[in-house]
Amino acid sequence: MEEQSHLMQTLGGVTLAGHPVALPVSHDGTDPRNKQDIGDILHQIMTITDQSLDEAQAKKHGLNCHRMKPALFTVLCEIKEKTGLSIRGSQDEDPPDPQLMRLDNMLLAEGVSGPEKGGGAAVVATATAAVGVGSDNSIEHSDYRAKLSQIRQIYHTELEKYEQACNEFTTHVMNLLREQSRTRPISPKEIERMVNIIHRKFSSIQMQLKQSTCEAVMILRSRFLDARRKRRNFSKQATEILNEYFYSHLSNPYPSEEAKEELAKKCAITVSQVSNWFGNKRIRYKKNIGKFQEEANLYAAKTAVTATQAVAAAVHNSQTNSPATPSSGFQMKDEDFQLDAAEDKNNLLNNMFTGSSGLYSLPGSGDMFMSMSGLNGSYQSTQVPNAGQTQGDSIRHAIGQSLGYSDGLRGNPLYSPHGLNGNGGWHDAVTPSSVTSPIEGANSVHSDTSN
DNA sequence: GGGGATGATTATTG
DNA sequence: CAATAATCATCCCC
Repeated sequence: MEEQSHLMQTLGGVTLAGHPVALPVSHDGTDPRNKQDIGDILHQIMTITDQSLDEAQAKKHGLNCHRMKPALFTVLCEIKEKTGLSIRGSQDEDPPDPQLMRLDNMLLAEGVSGPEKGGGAAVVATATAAVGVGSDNSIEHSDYRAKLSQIRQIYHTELEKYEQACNEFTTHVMNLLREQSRTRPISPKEIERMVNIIHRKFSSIQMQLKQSTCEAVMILRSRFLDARRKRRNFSKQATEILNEYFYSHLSNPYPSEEAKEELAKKCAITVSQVSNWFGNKRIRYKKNIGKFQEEANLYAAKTAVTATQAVAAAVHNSQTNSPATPSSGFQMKDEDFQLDAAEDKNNLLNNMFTGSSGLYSLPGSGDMFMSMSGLNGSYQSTQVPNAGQTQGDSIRHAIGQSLGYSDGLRGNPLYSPHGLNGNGGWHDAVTPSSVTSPIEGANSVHSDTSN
């Protein structure tokens, strides 16, 4: 007991921070050999953490068996107890990091973290909603999906790796500490604290992972989804098709949903792009009709030609190969048809630009035009694989319905903006849907073109 | 590079 | 909700 208190005294002046312990030479008559012993063992205890594992392992046994060890150990425990306060001070419960929370939320929202399938689907859904189209650009979406799932996979793999490493390391450290606690005073609380430190370190690494994952997702998003912001002009053919429809429906340039879908398909753009286009076109046309007059004339001519072609072809078909299948008569290969068309085109263009009115009581059928546009050779249909069938169907459809569209042209020299009312609006014109179902007499096709 | 053309977005309206 | 009007952002030609 006396020895212990003496030790306490001695140790009291010795830092526990692992400095080599320089025991003061005693002058009070205690056995110097004893002191040497204590100095040795103390030194060993204090430096045990500085040694390599093997080294420590080797010395541990000897240390544990040392006759002074239990006494020293108790002393160290007591000292430790006293310094415990300072440790407790730093033992604060860390509040949830707002940055981390933000990252977590974002990853969850992007479908990177969270449930496997549900997450992915959610992303696609939001992406779809953001673009504002249905399955139109499914190619882009699948690409986006693939890339996202790649990111997701990397993220999860890395996260798992980190977690595993963290657990392994924690277990290792805990074992080590427990083991060492036999040699040097380590309280369970300290172990816990150490575990916390380790977890914090690892979670900061995880945060880096989350951050870089977020960045990757952001880049991906900007590349794929926000690519829509990047304006790219439609192809010439698409613009042509849209313009042709527009000018052939100038009296009421409001394509129905079906018409939009068809136009979208023909132009290889989305329905909303068609809507945008018509929205822009209407407003810009209305704003500056003069500027568009030339364009209008051009498309009027085209439309007239194609309409005439349709009629000519129809007539031709009925005369020459009436018993044949209806569509076969409209094939581009038909040379007679092509000749007829060329002739009509010349006549039409001549008459048109000499301003002879009355000529344009032609059926300016939009649908007919659209059908024929795929036939007149200017569009070597690149995007309609089953053009043959489509054409045949459309033509039958067009011929059956052509009359209904003639209102936009009748009695007007070229395409004047007669469809606009006094207020500059189109809305007084025939409603779009009513235009598509007007059966007033099929023979008018012939009578109209007979001029 | 400037400026018009053009596709997309946004606010507003009915 | 679709259409309009204004505006933005980019393309593209000179």
